[in-house]
Amino acid sequence: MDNSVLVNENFSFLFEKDLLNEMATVARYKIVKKDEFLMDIGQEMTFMPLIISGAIKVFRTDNDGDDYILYFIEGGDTCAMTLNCCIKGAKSEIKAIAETDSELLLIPIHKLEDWLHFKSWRSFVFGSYNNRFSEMLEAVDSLAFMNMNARVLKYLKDKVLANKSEFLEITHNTISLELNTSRVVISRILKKLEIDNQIKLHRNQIEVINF
DNA sequence: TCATTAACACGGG
DNA sequence: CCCGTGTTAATGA
Repeated sequence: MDNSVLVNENFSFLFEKDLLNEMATVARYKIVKKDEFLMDIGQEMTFMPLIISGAIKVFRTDNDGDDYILYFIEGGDTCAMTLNCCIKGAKSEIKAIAETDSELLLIPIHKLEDWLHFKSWRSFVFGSYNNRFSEMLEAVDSLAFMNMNARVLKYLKDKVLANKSEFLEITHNTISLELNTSRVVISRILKKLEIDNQIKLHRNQIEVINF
């Protein structure tokens, strides 16, 4: 599909015309499949991703190499760490994996600064930074203050939002890896949630009820 | 008390 | 048979 059509169809409600035109000339359209790596720790950022459709999950890796999920990024948004890295010219401190098949618009990283004279771009960048900051705080709260029970429930609800579906194709083991705990714990908590009528368990699938 | 690890049984594909 | 799931027992933080 033509770039300018793509940009206009998806972002005309966000950005002014001049910016949309510039975007069309430099953006690259990319499709990623579920579970595809977008970014790994230490990798240099060369672009910022604008998400047209789908969702991306973002992980932090600790010193032992264990991953913790931070948040999901959904359509019409971008990743805060890209904004950070652009300014510092640094390398990625996070890991990003496609949660679902997704369509992205890749913007060369230096454009982030070049476009700051556009009012709509400033709003978008700062707004997105704000969103990511809130979600980061939630992630900190989740790790520091919530018990595993609440963390699992938050994880499931965030995942429902990211996937736009109450039917989550996932195994207990995968959840335990993303939350960095053991499968025994996840199985027990999920069973309890099922008894409390919050979810229904199936093989390779969890249905979230009353969302 | 609650998480982890290992171990085992059950069942569906 | 292999894998996901449910559960228990032992151990530790």
